[in-house]
Amino acid sequence: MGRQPCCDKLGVKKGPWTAEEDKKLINFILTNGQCCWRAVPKLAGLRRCGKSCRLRWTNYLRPDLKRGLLTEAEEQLVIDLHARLGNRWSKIAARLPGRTDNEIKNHWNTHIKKKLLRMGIDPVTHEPLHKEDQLGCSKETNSSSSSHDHKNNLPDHQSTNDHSMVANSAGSEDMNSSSSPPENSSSGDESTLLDSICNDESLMKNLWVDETPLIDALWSNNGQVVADHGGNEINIENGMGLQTWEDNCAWLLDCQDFGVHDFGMDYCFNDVELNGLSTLEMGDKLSTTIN
DNA sequence: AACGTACGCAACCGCGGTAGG
DNA sequence: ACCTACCGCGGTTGCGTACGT
Repeated sequence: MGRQPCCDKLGVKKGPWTAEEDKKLINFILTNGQCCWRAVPKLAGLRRCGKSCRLRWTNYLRPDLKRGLLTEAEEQLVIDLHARLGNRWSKIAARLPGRTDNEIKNHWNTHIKKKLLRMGIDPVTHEPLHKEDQLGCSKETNSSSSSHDHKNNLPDHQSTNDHSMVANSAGSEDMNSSSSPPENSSSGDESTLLDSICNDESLMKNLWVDETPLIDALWSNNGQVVADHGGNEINIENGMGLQTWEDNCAWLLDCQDFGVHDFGMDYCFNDVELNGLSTLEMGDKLSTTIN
């Protein structure tokens, strides 16, 4: 009954990926596209489980990924989206082209959280910390704390100079929920929050109509869109003027350290390098190559 | 220079929803 | 209808490295 197990846990390698493994996985995906992750390890000659392969590809190897720190604009967008969506990292990531949920989650936990705390803003509720203190209902601000508790022990009273309310300035004042995120709210009034959010037509439209126009609108200005193997759209350049393919190509050049030309990526990217990394040309090139 | 601590990030774990058999 | 694997997601862990003493 049921399906075959995805992998026989025995003999499955764990831990950091080697360049050789990356090479195999990239080669396989570029050749065959993303299909059945269960079959990928076997077909690609990897001693990994499909889950691990998917993770490695989506979080690290995908050519449409941006590398490096989030820009100010991206960070602001993350804060705004987190105020609306809570810890729905995949939803947030869907609105930041070239960023993964894991990357955003990590950046949130290591940078943005602290930044907000320093500004006197509760990263969970996106409300001023002192407000909660006054109400005597101060929640554990680290309620969603990671295992690295020592990382989150910034003093709550720190720096109240900037009370510009990042989240609110990013447009959450049109939420009659007082910008409490729907997730991770330990106050127990989640249903009320949800109701208020659901009653906000414009917000709901923004949030749930496909992959909302929040970013799409930004992209649509200059955005070049091509299709990936699965027919999904990849944005070559977004409207925020953020780097994309130039950086990716730089990164991909680094791949040559382990022989990118050996496993077939050159057919995909070399022309672009030679053509001065024109993003428009890259879009054309990719769309034809991939299709 | 050596050591201890803090930090950042890649990867793993476990759960819930979905779908194949 | 039920069982079980697959998939995707959010939470957590652990390693490598930067930084401070």
